[in-house]
Amino acid sequence: MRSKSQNFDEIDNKLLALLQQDADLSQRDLADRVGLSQNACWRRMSRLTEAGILKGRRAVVDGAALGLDLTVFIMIRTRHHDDSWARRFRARIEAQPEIIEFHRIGGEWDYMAKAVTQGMAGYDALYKRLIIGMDLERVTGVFSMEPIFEGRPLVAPG
Amino acid sequence: MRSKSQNFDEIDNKLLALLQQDADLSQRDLADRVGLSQNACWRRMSRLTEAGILKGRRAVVDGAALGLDLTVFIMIRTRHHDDSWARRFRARIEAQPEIIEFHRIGGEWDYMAKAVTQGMAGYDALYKRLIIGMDLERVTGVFSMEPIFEGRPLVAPG
DNA sequence: GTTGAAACACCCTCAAT
DNA sequence: ATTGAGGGTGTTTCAAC
Repeated sequence: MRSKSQNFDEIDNKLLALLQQDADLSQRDLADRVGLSQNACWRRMSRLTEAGILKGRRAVVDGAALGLDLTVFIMIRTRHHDDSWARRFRARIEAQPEIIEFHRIGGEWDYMAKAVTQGMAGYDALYKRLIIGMDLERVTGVFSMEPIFEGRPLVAPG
Repeated sequence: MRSKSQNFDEIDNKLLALLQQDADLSQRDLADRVGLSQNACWRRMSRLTEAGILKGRRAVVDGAALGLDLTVFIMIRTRHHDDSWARRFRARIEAQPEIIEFHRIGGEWDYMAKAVTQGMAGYDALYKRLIIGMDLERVTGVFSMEPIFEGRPLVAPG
């Protein structure tokens, strides 16, 4: 049984799911919702934190309220496959605050970046900053017409 | 000046960035880092919360510690474009806990899902659960070979 | 904007069961 | 595993500048 080897059970999973949805829940609320005493619940959180599973909390901000209303996935294919170019490219990517996620990927593209911009004008500005002098083979923006959901909690398979 | 029309300044931006990176910072630490008194800093957080910009906090969990070590973006093209099919499809997607993000997208694909699975076997299982009976035209997994960064803070453009 | 202080809630620990 | 209780810490509010 895998849950045994990982040393956690359904209650831990529920705890993790709850905290990923709302880390402002008080110990009392948490304890109530998982059906444990406040004390036992706190011990579990401690264990999960020490095990490195709970890594901290982050504030959630409303992008739209900041004018960041367009989500776009940028697919990139490069002509260069040496280390020094890759480092330069990563630095370029990191310098773009609109890019909130970045992966090296398999398949017909080399990289994928997720960006959130102020409309299409914001994307265009980002695009120009991104490509200049990088000699990319191909770049295409895949636009989110409707972000149906984001940020769902990670849950350990049963 | 746009920052004036949005009624917030550099300090608010710094506050939001800090909280998005670590919401466990105490009011004292926060205040120190933005160069404000604890009191003034707290008032700003209040304003940002009431304005709906700060929407809460979420716990961050280490996926790898749960065995969730493979990130994959699933591109989907469908043959159906009516409402009732779309609703059925969304319900199917929502029933898959590995899928943590889901967009309707423009371009040559209709939907994109981001999933985190226990290796390739986990992806294969998800894939089968996903497609059965949905009559999709085309589905392809774009695998993250290396998630270079994720979860960067949203920042309002200057 | 600032400091300082008080009221309060919550967290964490401990003791006992 | 549970309850209950204490001390300590941080948050929130308020008064005065």
